[in-house]
Amino acid sequence: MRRSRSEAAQTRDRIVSTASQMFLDKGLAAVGMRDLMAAADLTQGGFYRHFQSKDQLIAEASSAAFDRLFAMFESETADKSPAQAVERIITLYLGQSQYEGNTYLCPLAMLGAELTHCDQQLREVATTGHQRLVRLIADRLTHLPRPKRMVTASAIVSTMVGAVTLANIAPDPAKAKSILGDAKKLLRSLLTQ
Amino acid sequence: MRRSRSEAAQTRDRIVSTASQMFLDKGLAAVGMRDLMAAADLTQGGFYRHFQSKDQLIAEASSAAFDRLFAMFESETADKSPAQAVERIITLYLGQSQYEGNTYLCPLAMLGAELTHCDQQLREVATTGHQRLVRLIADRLTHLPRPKRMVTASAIVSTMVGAVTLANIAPDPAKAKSILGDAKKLLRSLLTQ
DNA sequence: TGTACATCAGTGAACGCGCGTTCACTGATGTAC
DNA sequence: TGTACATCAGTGAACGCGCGTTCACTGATGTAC
Repeated sequence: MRRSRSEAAQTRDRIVSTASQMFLDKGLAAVGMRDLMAAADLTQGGFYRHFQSKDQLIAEASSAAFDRLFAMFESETADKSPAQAVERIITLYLGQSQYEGNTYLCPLAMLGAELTHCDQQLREVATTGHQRLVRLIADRLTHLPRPKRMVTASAIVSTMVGAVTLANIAPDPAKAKSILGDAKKLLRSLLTQ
Repeated sequence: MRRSRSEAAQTRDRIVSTASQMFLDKGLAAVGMRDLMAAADLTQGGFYRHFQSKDQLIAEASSAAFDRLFAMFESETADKSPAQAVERIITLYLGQSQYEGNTYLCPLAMLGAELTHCDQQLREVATTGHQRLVRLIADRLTHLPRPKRMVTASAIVSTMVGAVTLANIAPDPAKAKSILGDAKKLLRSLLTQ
């Protein structure tokens, strides 16, 4: 049942995007190859025509998740002033796991400590994603003197990642919302001072 | 080879404290029962005389980690003013994984997203630990009006957890230090304004 | 206090299971002429 | 363009492995009298 080149490429993309969602939702370890391939309407064995290993897929899926996230940030802030753009990015980031089925999730917040114990390839993806996120924000902190921008952006990212992580752990949506709201209040004070 | 009651109690404590360290260092999934028991100078089978399951141990070990952390915070800040105490807690929290072999690690930062996909018992431990940490700090933000204290403390905790998580992911110690330093700068500005 | 027996902490082999991965196979696609 | 053959995307059973857990066993501790 060989497929045409374009069908095969589509299949590969489908595996990556399915994996991307599942890994971010459930964590890396909790997603098995059978579940994953079934979710992409395939069977286990076919996987290894496209990828060398689960670890390689994890790295690609995480990289794709970052790309999707940044593309969304770009399009959501295209017509905004720097200050408005930062505000919007913060709102979107903090709200990422508040409505179910959201496909714009950040590996840093959703995988967290799993990124500490992983192979080098994924770690590089995570590090690059982190740097991109810091820079995205730093570039828009135009009300601050240049040398302060990276420092402040780095702290903003830490706050956002921590808040989303803790909101995900929170047992009820109300508690989650208050954690995110508290973080947002702090971050807003940085933008208006 | 039955042991006396006190010996058995010591063994149980040894398992919990060994587990506590290993889980925080390597993550919950990466620590196997055989490794864990061997590290406590025991063999696998003996485990189930003391605990019902790995999950139960994880919950107890995490709870013990929080207790140890808070006891350390208390003793480190006993003779300090509220403002100095907050500053000290922030410094200790942010530095937790900077020197190797530190036994005062926070499950929120070290396990992160693993706490999102776990059983209810551990989730309760994590939630309680989070609340304790927020309150510990809120109680010492005496320069702020009462209603603002919980909100600010919550944001401080989010920043600390995010910064430690991201510092752990960072590929080199220099990058880690700068992430932590940037977070600290932001948090200090909250205390002196 | 001394004796006989029950209890149970700890051992280490074994169990069942699910994981990531491999492999023989199928048949449509791609290629050579 | 048509034919013969090689390629390979996808299937699903099977493999090996390590996991959490169980269990028969040992022998020192605890208990009853």
